[in-house]
Amino acid sequence: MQTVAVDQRVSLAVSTVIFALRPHPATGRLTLWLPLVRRIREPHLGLWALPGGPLESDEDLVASAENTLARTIGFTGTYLEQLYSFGAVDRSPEDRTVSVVYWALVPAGQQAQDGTGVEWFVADEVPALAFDHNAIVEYALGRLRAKITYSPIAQAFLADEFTLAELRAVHEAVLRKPLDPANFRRQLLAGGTVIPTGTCLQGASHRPPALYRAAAPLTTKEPR
Amino acid sequence: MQTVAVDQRVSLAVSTVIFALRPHPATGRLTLWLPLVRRIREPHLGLWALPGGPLESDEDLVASAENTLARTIGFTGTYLEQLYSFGAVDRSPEDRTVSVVYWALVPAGQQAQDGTGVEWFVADEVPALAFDHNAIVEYALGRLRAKITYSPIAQAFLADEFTLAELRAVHEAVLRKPLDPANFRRQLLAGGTVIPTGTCLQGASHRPPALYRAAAPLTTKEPR
DNA sequence: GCAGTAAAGGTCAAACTGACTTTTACCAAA
DNA sequence: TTTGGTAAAAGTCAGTTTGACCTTTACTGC
Repeated sequence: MQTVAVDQRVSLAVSTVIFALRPHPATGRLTLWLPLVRRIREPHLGLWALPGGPLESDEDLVASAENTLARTIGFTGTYLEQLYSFGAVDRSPEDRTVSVVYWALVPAGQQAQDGTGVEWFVADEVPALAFDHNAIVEYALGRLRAKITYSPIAQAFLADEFTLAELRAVHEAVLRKPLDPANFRRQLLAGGTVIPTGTCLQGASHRPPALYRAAAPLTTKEPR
Repeated sequence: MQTVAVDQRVSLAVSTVIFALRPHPATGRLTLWLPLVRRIREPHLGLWALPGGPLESDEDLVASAENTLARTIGFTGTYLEQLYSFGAVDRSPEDRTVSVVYWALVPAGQQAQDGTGVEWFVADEVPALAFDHNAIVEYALGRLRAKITYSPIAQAFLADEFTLAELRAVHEAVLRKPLDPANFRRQLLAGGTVIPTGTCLQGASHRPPALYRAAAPLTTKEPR
């Protein structure tokens, strides 16, 4: 004998971990930040949570993530990639929700127009979040730190044209350790992921650095 | 003015790409195979599709994949990892379904007890499948081939104890190219992912190969 | 006891890595 | 107009890793 809950359907949400680089408030060093939104309903009313929302039936998964991006920071077009789907039965205390989570990288040039209830936090110092969102942030951080070592995603944090020093600063900020400028240059140029524009950046009180741009657009290389 | 479909909810399914190694029917060489199930209802009635089913509301995502595993090959406990979630609006002609897809590796020792409607195909020669399942199989194959080069998952295709030649045969089958036995051995032992059992496999008409086992259980290292 | 075979264990040049030094091109202060 | 500071750019070098080999070892089957 067994009682079955009626209409106990699984609902589907799409959340997005949005990374940007800004100076750390204490040290001043470039650090990863991410925007969180204050929950305005139960469960976990008042807690901070990842931005996102239910998946609309006429909306692709990426489209949903992009809508979240627009609501949270005011624009889209950033690097966006699916992270993982979280679906433990007990991850939400009331309903059953599976969350497909994306992660996005915001270029330094873009000025975020924060949506209502949005606040930015240092990615490694987020407070206790709603649901399993702390674990999700951890997982996203791990993926970003792993992927930056073997893929050119660091470029997604920069504007169209950039110097090698800027790109190296991105790596250093994400990996939280200094990198040898000469070796970084050598390996990066050998990789062929950047091409020199031919121009140099003038104005600094030292030898002017050459400008580069991405050799190929940063596609997610994932299906659909 | 706009008409809105009523009760157009998104349903959630979990499918699994199950890989096993068997000899190729033509060449006899070890090759990747996967089981498919014949669809017994619309849409795509009669077409082959990945095994899976709707997510039950009291069931974790992995549990759902494991149930599929049990229904399809008769056992669980294999290596199992989430692949990707597919959610394009048009991927199913009628309803709106998001599929969370897992992939599993079946060890050579285990004899599959095929479920009803199940048939095995050479992974690189699957017929036209239902929905976007051909793209999913492609993606899973790419992931497997990429991951075997930097992680010890090849061991998941073998029994508890194995020789280096067996492990190399797995790599060669997955990557579809021969590997130098001496270099393979050197690099594998340097990686420290296997430990010698101390025993040797007797009976072959040549120098008896040493037996190894996994240095650590193959955990998925993913959240939840 | 000899032939065949694959395991196990080498060698070696080429490529790559991490740590470090030198040269270059600019600005700014003297 | 020189001089000093700075970071870019370019080079050095020992140590490690890689891919392509070759040699020795330990079995079985004839």
